[in-house]
Amino acid sequence: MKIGELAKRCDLSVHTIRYYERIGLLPFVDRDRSSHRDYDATILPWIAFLGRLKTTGMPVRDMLRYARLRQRGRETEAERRHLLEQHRQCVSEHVARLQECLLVLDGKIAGYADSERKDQDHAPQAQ
Amino acid sequence: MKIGELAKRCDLSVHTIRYYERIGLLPFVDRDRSSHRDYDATILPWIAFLGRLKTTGMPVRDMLRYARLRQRGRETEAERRHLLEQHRQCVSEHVARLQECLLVLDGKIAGYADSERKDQDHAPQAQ
DNA sequence: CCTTGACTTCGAGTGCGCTCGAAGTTTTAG
DNA sequence: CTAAAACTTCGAGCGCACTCGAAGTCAAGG
Repeated sequence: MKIGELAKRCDLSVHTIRYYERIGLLPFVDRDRSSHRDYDATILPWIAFLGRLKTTGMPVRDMLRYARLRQRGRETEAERRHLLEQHRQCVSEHVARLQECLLVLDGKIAGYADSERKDQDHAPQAQ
Repeated sequence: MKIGELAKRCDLSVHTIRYYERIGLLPFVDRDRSSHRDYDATILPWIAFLGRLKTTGMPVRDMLRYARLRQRGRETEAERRHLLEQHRQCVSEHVARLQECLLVLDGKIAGYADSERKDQDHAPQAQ
């Protein structure tokens, strides 16, 4: 699979894929005879997982730590697990904060709704 | 209350407070005779609410829209409500995505845990 | 044959949200 | 009275994560 095809499949731009390779998030991949990148489908789940890390707010530098451990093979599994456990904790704390904020937003919205209802009560002349 | 005191109370830096004023998130506040900003405690809940918007990922430009509506007074309440309702929707979608990601993370972590257990089963010689 | 378009490298540019430093004035504690 | 701390304005700088454009190579379709 060439880079354009991969870009479509994983919903990143070609520029971004090359950028990820440059910084080390994606491995240096084999090239065909015209030095075009030729990807194997096994890259897809890895990119999808990077997407999850990104969605959950992991900074690129931490993804990079994880990616480098992964490339060193099975001996780094314990460390990778630890990293993910810590990140899991951060994410779940963040979710909790967001849920608090949702309550505040709901309160605010309800306040505006009340206010609107009162307007109608106090000025019913324009029926 | 002077800016340094306010900074402590709302956990922003003095620089950030002035920046927020500059861009319009905070109102231009009255100065004392030596042109130092002199804040009223009523600014605190507003800053706290801005913090909620920020926590939930609202871009500054949208906070600005809200702030400007607020300054125009009660006539803009319907529009503000609409804005918050839309934002509420975005946030709750984001929470849903995060919760999906948490499941993926849990799966990954469980995988590492399994792998660790298998290591012990297959190489129990070092008891 | 030749155009089209996908690929290559490289370095520069962008947008966001601060963050900082310089240079100067004012306030406050000892 | 003095020294340190807190305030002022202004514009520049930073870290992040891309994003883009220039200039060139290569391969396939008409």
